[in-house]
Amino acid sequence: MTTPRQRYRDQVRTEIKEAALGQIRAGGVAGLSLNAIAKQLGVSGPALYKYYRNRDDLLTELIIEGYDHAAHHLAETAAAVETQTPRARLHALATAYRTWSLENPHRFQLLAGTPSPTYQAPPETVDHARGVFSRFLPILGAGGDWPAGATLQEQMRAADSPGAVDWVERNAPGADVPRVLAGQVALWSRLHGVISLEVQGAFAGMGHDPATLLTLEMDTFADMLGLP
Amino acid sequence: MTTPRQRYRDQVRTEIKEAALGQIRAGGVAGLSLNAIAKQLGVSGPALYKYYRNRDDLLTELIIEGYDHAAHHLAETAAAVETQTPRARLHALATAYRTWSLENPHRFQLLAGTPSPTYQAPPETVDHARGVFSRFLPILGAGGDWPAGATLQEQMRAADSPGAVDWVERNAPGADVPRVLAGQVALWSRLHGVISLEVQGAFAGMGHDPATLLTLEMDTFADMLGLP
DNA sequence: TGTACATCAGTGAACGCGCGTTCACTGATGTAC
DNA sequence: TGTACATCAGTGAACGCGCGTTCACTGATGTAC
Repeated sequence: MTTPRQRYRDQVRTEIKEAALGQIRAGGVAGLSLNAIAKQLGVSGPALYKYYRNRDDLLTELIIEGYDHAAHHLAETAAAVETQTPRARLHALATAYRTWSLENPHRFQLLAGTPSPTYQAPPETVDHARGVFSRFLPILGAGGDWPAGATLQEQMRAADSPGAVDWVERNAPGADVPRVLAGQVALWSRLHGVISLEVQGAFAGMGHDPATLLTLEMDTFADMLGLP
Repeated sequence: MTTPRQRYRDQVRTEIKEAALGQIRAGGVAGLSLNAIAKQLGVSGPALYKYYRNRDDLLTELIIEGYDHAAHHLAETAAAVETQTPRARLHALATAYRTWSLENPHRFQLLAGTPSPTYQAPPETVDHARGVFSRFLPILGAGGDWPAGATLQEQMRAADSPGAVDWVERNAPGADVPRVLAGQVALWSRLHGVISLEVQGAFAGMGHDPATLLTLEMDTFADMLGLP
């Protein structure tokens, strides 16, 4: 079905993206330069414009693939612990997210940081961003009372973020939607707090093991939600 | 004591820093350009080299002043709530930190983000960074048992981060040092999780009030530490 | 109070560099008859 | 199987821009006697 030409195009696009990720690894998102990528591939600068409309287009594809890459990693972990308790699955997924972030710091920075002041993420990235957290949703639906989260759940019930309800119902069928959304945002901030600081190197020389901190944070989070 | 020439120097340095912060506000840290600052001040580019050795020197001073600016804001809040319970003080300080971050997003990005791939923060910034959290330390020393944090405290006892013990003893005299250090790192990650996501605009369109989330996170944090 | 000298803020030219992007083109690869 | 044509990857030159930093200099401000 795919013509040789198309196959070639796809391969070059892949090479471009690999070179781009290497550059981001070395010099941050700001260090991403089309000319430098071209040089690395042994090709003239303008040649890249046959594959990407401009720099931002390339960035967008990298970001989307970054989300999907993380989502895939989490999906594998989720499948492996399917039969365990919600609490155990939460720990497993949180650890998997941390591991992925440490092994792919350049990708993490691309997703978690402000990529660049002029760059505006296009709307189609939202679904991919959600994909990273999809596997957590069934866990957040489990569990008993969550009195402390009442206000947050109330706000989630009142808001209707486009597509959010669908997203929850697809990934955590039968669960209480506001509860899951409130849990998701709280979980996101906890994970982001621990992992982004570690990836940035902010914990260097503080003397603790970030994995211990993450376990502590997830355990108290599970307590808060009343997860079995 | 200060000569007119010195006063003039100080004033120009201040103007340079103000222009620099304005640029960071507009275009991120990557958008900080000495030439652009010079143009804004109506002066030639090389003139700035009479005031700062180079771009990184200017960045370092901005970062240090950023830490001090936040620390000062928190110190004012701490003074105003001195007589209240540890839990109430925790909420007040957390809110003050959030408010400062939202009102000074450019400064926050300077401190919390990776400023630039080539930039290396010099060691003298560490003390200033600690200053931001100094007012939290007495709060972390209060309270009862904290069984869940045993492992983290154990690690803090084993490590000796240079200057950390002094820092705690100066700001929370008589407190259990490992407990305070373990609490500090956990608190930091919680605050950073909520506030950095909000400042970056990541919460846009999710339907919740970030202040509610912060309150929830601080309340459960106080529970965890057994704060009265 | 006046003069000689030192300090130092600021200038303009220059260096070497890299950036994203456009444009008209060449030449190889693939397609249709 | 061979020929005519279309597609399209890649080139080199060019545009206009901005960057950090150095250097030798001018001219105003301050200091010492």
